[in-house]
Amino acid sequence: MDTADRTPSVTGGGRGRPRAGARGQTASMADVARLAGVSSQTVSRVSNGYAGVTEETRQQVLAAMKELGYRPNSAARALKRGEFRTIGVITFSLSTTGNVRTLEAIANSAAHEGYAVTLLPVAVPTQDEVRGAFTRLEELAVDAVIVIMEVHLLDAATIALPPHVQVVVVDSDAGDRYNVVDTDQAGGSRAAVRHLLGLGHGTVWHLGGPEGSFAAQRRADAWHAALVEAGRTPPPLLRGDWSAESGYRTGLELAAREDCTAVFVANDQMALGLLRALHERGRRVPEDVSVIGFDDIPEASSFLPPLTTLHQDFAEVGRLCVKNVLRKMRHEGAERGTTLVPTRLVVRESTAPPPSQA
Amino acid sequence: MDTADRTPSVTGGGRGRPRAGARGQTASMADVARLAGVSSQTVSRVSNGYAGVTEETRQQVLAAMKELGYRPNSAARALKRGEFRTIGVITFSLSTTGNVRTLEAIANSAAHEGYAVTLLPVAVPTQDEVRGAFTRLEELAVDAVIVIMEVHLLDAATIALPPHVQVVVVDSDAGDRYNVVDTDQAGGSRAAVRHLLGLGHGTVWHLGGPEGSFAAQRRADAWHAALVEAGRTPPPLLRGDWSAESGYRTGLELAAREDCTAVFVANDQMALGLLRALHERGRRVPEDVSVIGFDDIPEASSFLPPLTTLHQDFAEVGRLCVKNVLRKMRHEGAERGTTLVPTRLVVRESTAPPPSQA
DNA sequence: GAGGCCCATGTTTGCGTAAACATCGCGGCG
DNA sequence: CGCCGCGATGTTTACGCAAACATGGGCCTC
Repeated sequence: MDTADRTPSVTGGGRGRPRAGARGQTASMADVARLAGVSSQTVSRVSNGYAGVTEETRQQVLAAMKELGYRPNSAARALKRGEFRTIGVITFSLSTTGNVRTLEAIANSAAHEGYAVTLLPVAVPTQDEVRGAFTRLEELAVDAVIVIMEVHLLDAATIALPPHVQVVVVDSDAGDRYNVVDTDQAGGSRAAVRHLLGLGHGTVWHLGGPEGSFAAQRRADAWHAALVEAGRTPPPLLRGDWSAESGYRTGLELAAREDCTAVFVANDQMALGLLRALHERGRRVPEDVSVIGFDDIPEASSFLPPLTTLHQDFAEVGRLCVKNVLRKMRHEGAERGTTLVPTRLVVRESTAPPPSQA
Repeated sequence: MDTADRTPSVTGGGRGRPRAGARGQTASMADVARLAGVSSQTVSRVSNGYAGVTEETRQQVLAAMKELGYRPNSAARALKRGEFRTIGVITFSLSTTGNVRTLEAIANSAAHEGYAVTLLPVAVPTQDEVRGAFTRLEELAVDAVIVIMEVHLLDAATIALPPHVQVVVVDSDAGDRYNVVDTDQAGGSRAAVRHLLGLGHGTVWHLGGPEGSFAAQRRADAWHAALVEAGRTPPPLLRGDWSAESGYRTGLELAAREDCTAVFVANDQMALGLLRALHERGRRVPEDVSVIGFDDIPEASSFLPPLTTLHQDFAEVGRLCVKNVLRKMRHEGAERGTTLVPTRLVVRESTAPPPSQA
């Protein structure tokens, strides 16, 4: 009778509850409970799939939920449980294939694990901007963060991160301080150089990425090492900014050098530009010059000629990021260290033996 | 005295508060309030920048916040305020340039407005998948949703959406039921056709996108209409799936037709494949065949030859999406209707007058 | 047949915040 | 000189959910 007495005045529909912030009414557990004739705790149990609820009761509750269009309120749930089931992804621009593909893989993996992904774009990759993003992130509802970005930009910002937010990094060499997941840049570059040397080229030129990029650095280093290891003389390192345009500019220079018969380009976009430059200058690919890229973007097979390149398994990178960050959250180890995802050489039509100089 | 009595046992530091869900301690308002010697409400006022707090008190509170590393708990805040300050973006794959660029613009605009963006990837564009995404979304902490996707896939799912969640759609013709923001597909296509006719071509072929796509449909319709309007006979419509590979396949067919001197391709990727096919078959671009694309992806200027195409202003589309959805949330109108963002013709080297057939 | 035990369910409580309301003290004005 | 008003601050309460604890009834065991 206590219940009967309280029902109408405290929680009853008659009151026309105020509902401060939100516009649209949303049924709460209490509403469902009342309709189903059970306690709100029982509704909670059904909602969370706990055992110990009679099938009959469960059906009643489910029916009531359906009738009222009940949706659990995630804010309340997060408040109570102390976790948001959300992963933040902080990245500098979505203009590079790699970042996008990785992000997509992360989002898919996270969804699969029941986590949502909140995106934090950083317009300009300066420390200030990154710090700004992290500041926003702190106030945000995330349990963990994945950083797709060279980590040195993040160092100053890290201080501000709440201590319990776990971080996993892509594209960095900070394996000693963070948990890093990355493509095996070095292995891929070695494979590229060996492929070209194996075709008979005397040496291999390299068009690398921009200075700040860890991936670019790593690819350039491995290229250099592979040549030295094979007893060849590495030509001077050329640099682009990942864009097709920069590949074109470099290609114009390179086309003028008769002694250049093989180029390893640090990504497919630049390779595209390079192909255009070579074509314009009358240097045939692969007859006069062999070109190999990195990434294996979907368009690579439609380049002129179809591009030999190193396939990156972005999906795997994303998957591992999520896996690692969740493991860290659950304190199952893997606090630091680097996980490498292997690449795969895809041979198409842009590489061939060098022109016979006999 | 009641207060004095309760303080040590209820909120005092001595107890070592349990902190159920979360790992890392986070200072709460109460902690800050105690340290600063004020009430938690005053902390709230400082935290939210309300007037009516003495500068002196404010400084004390700020100092206490800093010392404790206080971060407002967004779950509690969301629960109290009834809003999450988060926008959900649901999209089918991030593999097309347009989607990615739009997403990026949305994220930037949202960040600018103080909103976070939660990503909801849909692996396969089936109704079931979309409905699944929406179900996840419902339980998610979002105030509004932007759908980057043909809307008919979403129809069945909409029912499940909580009524107060606003929706804005990209790439759809559902302007009568939703608020739609989109590139002016028709205007762009007309510009493409007119550009080619203006160069002297008798008619223009069209390689369109896949059946399900509204953008593809719209571009094809406008292409057809522009030709009819100019008194030309439209050739049969060809279809690809947006991929360079499909452009290549179509290109092989088209290369065999002597009467084809101009092709309007519905996106740049397919144009890339088409260029390769024409090249392989010895049809020169633009001397023998003119090709015009759509999108103006960054690589388009590095195609062989650099591609004439229609520039889409994705940044503007994203900005408008956010603007509209926020306006809807604030009930400032704009419930329905379509907003079109104009395109811009970028003339490069893939278009020229037709070969003289005299 | 009585005691205990366990299963299904109900009740209480508090997560951190902020709106609403309460209080308190001080200055100005009649 | 007393009262009013207002500005600064404190107190209470509820947001929706779920852990912890409470209850109560049926069944098993000896």
